[in-house]
Amino acid sequence: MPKFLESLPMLLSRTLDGIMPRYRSLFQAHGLTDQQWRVLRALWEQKHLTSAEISQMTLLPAPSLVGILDRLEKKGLIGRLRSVKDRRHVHIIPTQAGRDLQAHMLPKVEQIHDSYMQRITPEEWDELNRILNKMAEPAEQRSFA
Amino acid sequence: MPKFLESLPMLLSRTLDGIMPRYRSLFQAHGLTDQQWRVLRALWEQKHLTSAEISQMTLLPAPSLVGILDRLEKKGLIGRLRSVKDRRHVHIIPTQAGRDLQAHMLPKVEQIHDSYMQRITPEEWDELNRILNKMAEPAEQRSFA
DNA sequence: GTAAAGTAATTAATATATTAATCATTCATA
DNA sequence: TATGAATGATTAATATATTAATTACTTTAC
Repeated sequence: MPKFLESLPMLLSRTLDGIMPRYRSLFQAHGLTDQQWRVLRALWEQKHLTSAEISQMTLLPAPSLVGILDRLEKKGLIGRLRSVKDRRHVHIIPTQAGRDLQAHMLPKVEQIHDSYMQRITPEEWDELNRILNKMAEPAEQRSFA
Repeated sequence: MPKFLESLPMLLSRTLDGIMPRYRSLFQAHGLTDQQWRVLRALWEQKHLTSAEISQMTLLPAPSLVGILDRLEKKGLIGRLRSVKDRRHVHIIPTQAGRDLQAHMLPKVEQIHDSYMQRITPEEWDELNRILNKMAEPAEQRSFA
């Protein structure tokens, strides 16, 4: 077992590869990709978000988002609305069909998530978050113990 | 802060997004993508690996690997060798240039990795591995406590 | 008020991911 | 030993990632 497989990037990639298929088969059953679901999910509690806000929340790069939004729009799940106050901004709004799909899928997505949470204790979940956040933290902002 | 951002997939994606840029700027300085480096890295201790073996080690999907290997070959960093014993297999072999690049880059890659390891204790690293491996474990093979 | 600097979304070009299908080769078995 | 199942690499079609450039619009400084 070479050290390569034990590196931080490989550990994280392996974990993602391990958990995503269960989510993905649900998404596929509703004709969505991972990324398309992420956008719908981000719009869950919101009336509207700008493209930039969605990009920041979902971690989807802005150029990718253009196509993702195109396809969600074509499916009738979202609408684009050019802002009147600042015509550079585009507000993304879920349609009724989009909201219906969210409402239908969210419980199932949470069910999958819960099934993963049951594999560990709440304390382990906190630990996981604490450790990974230390890793992702930008170097400059890190405290020097 | 919506719950969405606190989900397991988003936690992992956020962490990867946080750590990869430092690696990536090194890769870019040598004209490589993340995936191309992964392949070279996998070949580090090996004389040769088949395409399928590389796919399994690196988690790179076999169809993607075809193009990645094409480009590494074009750069003169690897060679393809059809197996004589079983002509379905293709052995991937690093060229001398490939080995030189590996030797040059590996210390720098390890340096970045070490800098991340210094953010946590060895015990936290073990914890992280233990917890994430429980997540990635296939459902069938899981023990029932 | 206008030119320069800045910003949000998009386009362009190339690389990779995902799923299904194909192609060549090998294996298994009647 | 011919034939169908299995296997490894590849191709095909579509979706996304990455970086740089562009476009439309706003703001700032003069």
